[in-house]
Amino acid sequence: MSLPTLQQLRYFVAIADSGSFGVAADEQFVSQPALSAQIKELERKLGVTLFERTNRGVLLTTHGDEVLKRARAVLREVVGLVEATKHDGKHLRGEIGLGVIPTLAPYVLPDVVRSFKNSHPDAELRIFEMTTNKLLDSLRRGEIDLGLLALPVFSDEFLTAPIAEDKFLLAMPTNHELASSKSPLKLEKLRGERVILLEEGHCLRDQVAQVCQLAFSEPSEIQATSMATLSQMVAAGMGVTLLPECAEKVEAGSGRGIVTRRFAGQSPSRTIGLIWRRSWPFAEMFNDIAEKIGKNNRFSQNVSS
Amino acid sequence: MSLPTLQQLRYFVAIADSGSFGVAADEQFVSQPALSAQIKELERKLGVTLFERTNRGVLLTTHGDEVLKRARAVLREVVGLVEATKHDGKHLRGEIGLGVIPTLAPYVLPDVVRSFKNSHPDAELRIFEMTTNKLLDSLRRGEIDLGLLALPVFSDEFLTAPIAEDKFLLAMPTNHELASSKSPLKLEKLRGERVILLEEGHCLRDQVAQVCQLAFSEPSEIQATSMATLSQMVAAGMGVTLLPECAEKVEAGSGRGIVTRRFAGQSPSRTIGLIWRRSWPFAEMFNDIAEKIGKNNRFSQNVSS
DNA sequence: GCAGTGACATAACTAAATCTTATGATACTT
DNA sequence: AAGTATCATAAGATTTAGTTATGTCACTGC
Repeated sequence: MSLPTLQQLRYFVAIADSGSFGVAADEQFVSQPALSAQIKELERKLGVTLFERTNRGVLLTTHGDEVLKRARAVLREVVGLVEATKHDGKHLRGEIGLGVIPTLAPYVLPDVVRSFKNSHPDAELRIFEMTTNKLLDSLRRGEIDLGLLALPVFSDEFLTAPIAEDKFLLAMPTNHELASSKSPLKLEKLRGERVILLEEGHCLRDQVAQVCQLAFSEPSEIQATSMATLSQMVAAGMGVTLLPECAEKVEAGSGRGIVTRRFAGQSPSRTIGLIWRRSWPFAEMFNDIAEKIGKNNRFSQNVSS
Repeated sequence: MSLPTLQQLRYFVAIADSGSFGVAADEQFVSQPALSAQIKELERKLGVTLFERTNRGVLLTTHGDEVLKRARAVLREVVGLVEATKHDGKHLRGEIGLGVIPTLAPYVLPDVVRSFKNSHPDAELRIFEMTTNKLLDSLRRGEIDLGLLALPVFSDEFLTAPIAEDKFLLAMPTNHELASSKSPLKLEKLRGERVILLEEGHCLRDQVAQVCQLAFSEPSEIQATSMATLSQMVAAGMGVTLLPECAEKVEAGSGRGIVTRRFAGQSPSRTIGLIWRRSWPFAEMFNDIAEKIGKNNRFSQNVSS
């Protein structure tokens, strides 16, 4: 009746961590007024002001500081409770939150879900699509339990297991000069090509940009907000791009106006993998999942971690 | 998104403690289906069955056992958080839940609230009326912070402070044979009188019953569900009762068909007092409150603890 | 053995809490 | 001094939680 809600504590911690209502709202997938209201309510219940609001964000008050410590403790306990019950040592059960990055979700999810349901029939997958940064935050907060993303991730809060190497292919419009041959392409041939990238925030953008730098190709001014738009831009002749192999069937299928060509030798690629909180007991369970997904997957290649 | 809510944990603990959805629903002031739904949701999220439902109530499963321990830990943390912020060492602030027993609430609340607001202007009182047992449960769970009831309470989870002695008066219809005189009455005169009691669950019932036993008066078959009904029954000539002095003005005011008479010598009485969780820091704060209320009260008498 | 009782589940509906969009206020920035 | 970023407020929509009424099932007691 008079206790704060867990959600209020979650919101409070998110705001305290980010120093901003707006950023926290984004992380929590709600609007900023929703946070304003909940924090106001929390402050009313406790009778203290938790944040000092400025026009550059917020600062914790002395009380806020104390409450933050305790709120973290509460949330830790709750995550612990959930972690202790959502598995039996070998299999997951109950509601399992899976976060997937947007450049992977549309292409590998069907296979992943099938494989997952197969080995964990008592679990109920709940899938969220978000960029790597948000995914790690959500994971940290216990809002999701598992992430599917591009490795490596440098943080000792988490453990990871590689699933597969996802090679990059050159994707170009049908009438492109490099489209005539099907043979493996030397990376240097990229030089001078205008490569369209995804917008900021996608890890794939950074990976592709890095390859481009190696090959002295110039990234295009234009940015795409999703892989789907990106491939349509390529088809429209606005430039070329590096397409992950897992997306090839969907984005460069016949009749889409796009031709792909593999790279010769050590092809550029990204490593797809699973990630979970280190605090989760029974890491083998996840290694198992990663292995099974790798085996069951049509885009599966040899893993070279 | 995927965490249980505090309410679900509260409900779960309440059911586990009472061994019954129905009883817990009562304690939590919600209907039984509300609990069924929330527990079902909690079980779904966790993927485990928490209770073994029988037709004589419920038993905890192995998982339930584990979750119970952790849920208690979570709730303890939350209560700790709230306790740490809802005062500044000298004064209360924020939302303060006050539980009051029904035989006290209508008569002393105005004075108590005024006195309380006076000494704790930053606190926002939220008042709940409930019988002693429920009050203690609510207090234990941190749903309220303070209780106003009849002492003594035997439990070392709590601390108490007496406020005032509330003498019992004999209340009878105007035409009763004992109504002719106003002088103090010997307790023995009660012998043979038919005394109407409140229904089960009110501590006042037990206190009055005990006095009756001493005086060899016979409790009536009839039970009243509240003091208001009780005094109307008395006025209607269905019997007499022992009325707490604090209720005299309201229930036996002029024109209500009821006459009261004090008892001679050591009058039977109840001790009105405050109660709070022992874990609350700064007990002096509450002793202060008790003292101030005692002083400010029109029903105030000497306290004899 | 069969109505009666007590306990939890289910269903349909209602009430309340929460969130969203749109807009306002305020203090820096340029 | 206009522009921008940040949080607050308001009105309306949505979602969640709760209520009452009823169902199911296993014991209880004649």
